[in-house]
Amino acid sequence: MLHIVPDIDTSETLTERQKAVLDAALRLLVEEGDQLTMTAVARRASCSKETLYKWFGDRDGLLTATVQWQASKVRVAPVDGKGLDLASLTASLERFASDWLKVISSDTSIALNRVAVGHAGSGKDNLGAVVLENGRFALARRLKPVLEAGRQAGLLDFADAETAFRSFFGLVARDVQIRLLLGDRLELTEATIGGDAVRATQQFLALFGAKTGPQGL
Amino acid sequence: MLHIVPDIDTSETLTERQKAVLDAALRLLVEEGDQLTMTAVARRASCSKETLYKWFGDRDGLLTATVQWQASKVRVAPVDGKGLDLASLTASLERFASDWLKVISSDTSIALNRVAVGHAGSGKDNLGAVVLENGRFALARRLKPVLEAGRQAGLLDFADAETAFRSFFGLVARDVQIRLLLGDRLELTEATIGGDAVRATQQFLALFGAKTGPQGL
DNA sequence: GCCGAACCGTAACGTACGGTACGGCTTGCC
DNA sequence: GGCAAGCCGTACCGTACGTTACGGTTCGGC
Repeated sequence: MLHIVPDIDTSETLTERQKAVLDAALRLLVEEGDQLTMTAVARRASCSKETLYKWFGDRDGLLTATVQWQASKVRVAPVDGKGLDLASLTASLERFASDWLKVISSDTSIALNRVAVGHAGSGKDNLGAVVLENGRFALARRLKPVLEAGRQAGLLDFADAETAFRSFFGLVARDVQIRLLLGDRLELTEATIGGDAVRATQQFLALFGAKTGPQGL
Repeated sequence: MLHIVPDIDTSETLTERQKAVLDAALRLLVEEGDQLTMTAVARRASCSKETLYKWFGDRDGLLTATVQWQASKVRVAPVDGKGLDLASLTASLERFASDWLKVISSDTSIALNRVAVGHAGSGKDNLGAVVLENGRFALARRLKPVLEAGRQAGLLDFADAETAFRSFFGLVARDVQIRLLLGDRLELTEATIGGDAVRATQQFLALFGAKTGPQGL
């Protein structure tokens, strides 16, 4: 189990120039995979290697900063659980599903997950933890209040929000992420994602929708 | 899309000595992650680097051979779809779910997927394709006949076996694989896996079980 | 205008590792 | 026994890359 909540405000302590350097590193990571070399980053960012080392310590520090920098950018506005009816709950779930599919199928996410997976093998740093915390666990934190609200409103029926969330996660992601990480060319168009989001939501509601009407009346 | 069926019979063309060398490489891969160096493999296997290069060409060749060697070992006996009733279908699905969870949570699978994911980034070889082909796609090939048989017997109701399979896959795996690959310490005991297999199977049947009795009577 | 800090560009250093070469040992064949 | 093939162990080579060092330039403060 890892439930570390890393510094959220890394974006605060970075100068504009540093952000620009990290953006360059990010682009390079997406383009070239893990062969990201310090020289390449320096050249791409038009900065000196000396500066990279001064700012980020070493290569792993740069990688970590890059991942956290990206993580700080993808934070999505949470959905409010007020005035919940079946239609709005459905819409929220579809929105979450759609957003999540877009995230995990993006070039950036794939590149970041690849490098994090690679580093998790040689447990030098906790890149994997950072990615997990800002990906799967962040999603759970945002979605669970919605699920709880759905239960309060008598629309959903489950014993444990975590378990319900994991089933939703599975129904949405299915084999998409592992296939993409392993290099499968999976074309996820806007339409495909929309359809999958609707399907996953319907399946989730079929499994966890309250059998009775609202409030068990 | 990748639907390459690589040589199945790699195990045939390998001498016992070569299998022993690949086993050594496999153990090293599990223990040390991707820093698997040629020198380390040679030392562990008590063979010379010259021999490694003669047999496997280069480092990527060794890696590919190792992955294929492992893949050739995990091939599981397919379930026959004869005399299918709800009980035996349920048992088959639970068996598939349990087997799959055991596979993806094994040290070997995690190590192999990590190196394959890493290599998929720098698309030099098709390790990712090999892993996918012997993992997720092999599972689909073995499970789909069962699903089709279930449909023929009037126990299941779905339009597309591929879609049904992917939902089953999602319900079984959920977030397990990505969490493990990213280094999350997820304790999957025998009991946990068994419970998850039952749960996933029940959920799948709830979604795809035929509403009417057998044969639509 | 002067000074120091920060930073750019580049050169240099050290090492790890993929790949190659070679001497010596075993083994099977004549 | 002689010989060739296959293989082990080790030394060696070349390169890529992380890391450090340094001269030159810009810029804010005085």
